[in-house]
Amino acid sequence: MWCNAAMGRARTGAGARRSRTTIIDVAREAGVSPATVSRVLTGTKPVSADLERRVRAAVGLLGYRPNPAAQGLLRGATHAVGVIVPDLSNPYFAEVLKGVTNAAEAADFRTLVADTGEKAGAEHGAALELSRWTDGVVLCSPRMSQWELAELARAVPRLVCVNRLGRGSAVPAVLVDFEAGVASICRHLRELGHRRLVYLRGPARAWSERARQRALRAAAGPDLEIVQIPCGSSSADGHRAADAALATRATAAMAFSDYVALGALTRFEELGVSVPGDLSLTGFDDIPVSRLVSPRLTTMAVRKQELGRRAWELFSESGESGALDGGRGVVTVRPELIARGSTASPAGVPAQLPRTAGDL
Amino acid sequence: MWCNAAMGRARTGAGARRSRTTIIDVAREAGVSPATVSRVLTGTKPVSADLERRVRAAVGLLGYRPNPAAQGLLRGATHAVGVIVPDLSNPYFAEVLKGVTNAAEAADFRTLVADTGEKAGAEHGAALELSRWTDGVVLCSPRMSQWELAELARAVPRLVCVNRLGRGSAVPAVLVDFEAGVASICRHLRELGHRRLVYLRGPARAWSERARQRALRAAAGPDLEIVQIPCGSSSADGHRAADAALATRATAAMAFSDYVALGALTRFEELGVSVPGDLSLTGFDDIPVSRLVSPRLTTMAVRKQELGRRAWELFSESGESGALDGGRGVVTVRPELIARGSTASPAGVPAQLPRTAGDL
DNA sequence: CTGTTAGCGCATTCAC
DNA sequence: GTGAATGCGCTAACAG
Repeated sequence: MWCNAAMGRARTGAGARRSRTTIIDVAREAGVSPATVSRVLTGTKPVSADLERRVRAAVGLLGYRPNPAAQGLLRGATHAVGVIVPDLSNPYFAEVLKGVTNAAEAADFRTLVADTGEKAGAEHGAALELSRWTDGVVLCSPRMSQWELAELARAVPRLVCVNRLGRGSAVPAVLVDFEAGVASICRHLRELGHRRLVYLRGPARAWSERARQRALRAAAGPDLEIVQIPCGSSSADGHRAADAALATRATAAMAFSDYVALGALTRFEELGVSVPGDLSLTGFDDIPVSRLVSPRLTTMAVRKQELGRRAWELFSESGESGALDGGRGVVTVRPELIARGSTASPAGVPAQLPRTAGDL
Repeated sequence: MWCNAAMGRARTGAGARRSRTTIIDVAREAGVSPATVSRVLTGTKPVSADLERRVRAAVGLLGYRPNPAAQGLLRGATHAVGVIVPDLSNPYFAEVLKGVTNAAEAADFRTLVADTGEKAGAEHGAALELSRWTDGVVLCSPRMSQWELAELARAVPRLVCVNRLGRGSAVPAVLVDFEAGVASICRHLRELGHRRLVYLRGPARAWSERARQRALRAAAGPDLEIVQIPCGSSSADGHRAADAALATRATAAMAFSDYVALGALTRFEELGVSVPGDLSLTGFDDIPVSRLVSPRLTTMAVRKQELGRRAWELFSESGESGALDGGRGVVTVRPELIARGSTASPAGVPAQLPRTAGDL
């Protein structure tokens, strides 16, 4: 009887390594070579039924599962994908992450997450760090500069963006069609009879804010006046901006996001302003709580898990041999208008307005 | 001039490995041995100032960062921690995760996440899988059986629970003091003058639900009658249970969680039941939106990031050499009552009731 | 079909 | 102080 396999590996002092069972232990137990164990587990080469049974028995007995670090080292790929999010507590990003995770899991990939805490300055470093552990990185709504993004694309083997378009689409991206979404909201409000709209702006640096601006320029016209006030992306921002929104004497307010709308809604309630009686209000994203407030929020539903799933698909494709700088894809996901209780016709306008022909 | 380092490593066919720069490339660039590069980077042994400069220059030039998989293989530790959550879209778990991540990051540990999609059956497998990649796992509100948990504790080198107590506290755990929390709510409602309370039960299998039951038994008495109705843990569950809660003719409803309370609140609004006029309502957890609904929800604030941070601390301690089965810790975090607008004295009771001496 | 050999990238012994 | 050699756990290329 020989010494226990773990003995030879024992280390003294701190950090004493826990002796996990290795492929060699299994091979010894089954009375075969390590290579045979590997073949059974990976299924790369045929193995006789007898040996296969013995190996599987030994694996079950010892509870062996291969060390992915060693596998990765050998294969030069980790079978893991990194995801960078600005804030995990935001259900929007949590859902996107979920979409990536589920899709990746189906392809037997692990997911690593980094939360940058809304700090744009932390994104570049986090992505670089995560890329050491993974085969590539998915960036959610990155706020970094185009320059940093371009540099990152060079340093990270596989890079995909969500809600951000790299210059010259050098980086595969999955985008929400914000322009169509904003246009939908504008049309909805105009059909209700609104003629003066106040927009609560998001962060100026955000790519999605710039997309909204394009849509607003297109939607503004003689029958829809659009005024803008600076705001932000949090509910606290919305709460703060609510008074200014009221001061514009618009009959409808369009918030950058559901969060902003929720914050504004709270302020309106404090002020005794009735929504939608005195003022209609819209959000964007359709986060779960938008259905739980009163009135329920009219918003654009974004299929967030689909964003994640699409990001995974782009990531996955970008690994294919042929795709070397070839098919840099950009995928667009259209949001959908969910008209709920926070929008109605302004005072003095009949509830149902005849649709204008050639409407948007 | 010798051939490029990458040439020798080129693979043909699919999965062609991307040639990341290795320590050997750096060593060659700096004109030193790989060992010297390693010494500079890890700082384990002194290196002459001149060589150190050359190494750092080469590292910067090549953008070299060591491969963690290789490091982990050698050290027998990955410097990564796994976190299993039932549902990432739930801000509660997202916050806990954030707490772990932030604390781990400070110790130079990566975080890997698995979302089990609320499926109790998936937890065990997910934890096992994650433990291959990490030095251990943090389990958030696991629903698995005690038996599975005990088995997991044997299979995973370092295991920590959040909101779950292993049998005989075989597993280090950080817990919310639900009993104190429920007691606080009961006292609050009793002081307001409520004498009949309906509790919307959480999932029967949940450890935290059993803790609440203990507290309810202690709080019930001649001056506080407590009736219970089955409900669940989601806002949809709360919405569904609202009618039954009303039917009990209680003057106050205590929900398992904020989510449940929010769902019930929505239903009450639909029914024209005034909160807190007709019925007081309380939640638990203090998720962000509880401040955004109307009326704002009275609830118990749980410091979720602290839960995560404490979990990390336990995880960290459990790695220390001396702690082998020694200091299995259990940490308790007390929630705090946040009295907001959803609770008031019942109809017919003066708003301010004299405090009963010896109150709870 | 199966076992033996080599090496993925790195840190850590040993020699010098 | 520094460089050469060793091996972490695993699989792909060889030999048998």
